[in-house]
Amino acid sequence: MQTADTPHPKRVTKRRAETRQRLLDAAGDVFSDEGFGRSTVEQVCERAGFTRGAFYSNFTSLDELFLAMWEQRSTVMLDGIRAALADRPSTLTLESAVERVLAAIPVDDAWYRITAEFTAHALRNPALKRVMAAREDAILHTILPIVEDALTAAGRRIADREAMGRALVAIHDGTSVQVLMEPENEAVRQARARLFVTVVSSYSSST
Amino acid sequence: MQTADTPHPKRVTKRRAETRQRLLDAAGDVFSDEGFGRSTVEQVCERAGFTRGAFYSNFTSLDELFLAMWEQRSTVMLDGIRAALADRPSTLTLESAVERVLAAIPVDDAWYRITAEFTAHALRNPALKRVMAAREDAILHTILPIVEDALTAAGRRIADREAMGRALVAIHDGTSVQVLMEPENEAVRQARARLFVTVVSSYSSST
DNA sequence: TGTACATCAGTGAACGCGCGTTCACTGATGTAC
DNA sequence: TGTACATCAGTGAACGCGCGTTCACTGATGTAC
Repeated sequence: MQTADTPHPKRVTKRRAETRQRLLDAAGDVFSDEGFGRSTVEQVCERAGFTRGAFYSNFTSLDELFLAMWEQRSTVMLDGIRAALADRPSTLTLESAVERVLAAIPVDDAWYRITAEFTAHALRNPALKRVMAAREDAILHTILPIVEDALTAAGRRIADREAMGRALVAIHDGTSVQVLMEPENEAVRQARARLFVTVVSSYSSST
Repeated sequence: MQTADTPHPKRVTKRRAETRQRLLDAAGDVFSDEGFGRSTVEQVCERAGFTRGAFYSNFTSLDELFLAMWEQRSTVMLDGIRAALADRPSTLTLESAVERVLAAIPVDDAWYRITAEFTAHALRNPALKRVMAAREDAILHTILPIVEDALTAAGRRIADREAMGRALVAIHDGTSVQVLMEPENEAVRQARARLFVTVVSSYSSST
């Protein structure tokens, strides 16, 4: 149905889509460099190579741009995880399954900074909370199958999917900071992997 | 030694200390409400009941105030944990030890928002990284003894203190967000406690 | 395919506000006697 | 203890810049024939 809010279907789309995308890309860069709070419309536009008018022609506020950018980047990340986990050996040891999953989930400095601020922002805004929760669920449902397959191959099964999922997400979040705080420290990365294996084992039992 | 940088020992101290404190308190409130990045000198001063001149008489920048406020609040929090854990039964089950520790560490919405932004900020600033790492260590060394006592009473001991410490901090950070995102969901809190117990068990062995 | 036309997307100038930063001043606070 | 004085802490006005937001305009893009 054509509502009053969108009276005309847009004619020109290609140029507009490109502009929007350049603004989204620039926003990610600026927000991770300066912090969302310290970023300005002017900075984003300058980085994207537009004047400020272009911004207002595409978005109504920095908040809206922040949300759009976050959704797009986290979707891309999720697709990357899916692709990385799509073709896999039918049987894997628990250790190698965890290794594959961890390799598929990038621990990225810039992205972590953006996520941290987005989380703080979401804690002030119920709608954003729901958006984040939904995304977290999607990531979990992408990761659980490979872990479950490896467990099955090892003759084990998950006792409580929800509890284990929650635990894995918490561990991912918590250990990511540690890895980023000491990027050169290989022990931290290994501790991370070991913790995953430990928890997956503890939350499953032999059949 | 009296250096050239501090030519006169300060005479008036009481009034100044109070002003400084009111600015620190106001900073915490404003930063958690608005986000550090969106906060202004003007907002902090208004909340504290001073004009902006008072700010510049006490601090040189919002960044400096942010650090001072964070250090003070996290020190207070650490002292609180110490006090809460000081008088305890000589023997506790592992479950009740974890329960005591979790009760002593407040999971506070406002403080979490501040910490999230401080972390993002620290990832851009090596000096702040060190400050955070040191604080994390201090918290850990306050908590480990009670856990260790409980383990000893249960005839177990920690295999790798550093690994277990790291794991506990990661779990605390990761599960805090979950608790704050769904504050009414009691299952989340319980999952948190259970995860702690699981990990403490896994990182220790019977003697 | 080419041309004339309609519509849209981004430009760039303009306006004004909020805020950072400074500084001469005044009232508060401590010190000396 | 009281008074005179020195120094300091916070005031409030002033200045200017950076930025958010708007809008008439122009060149780009799609459409009709």
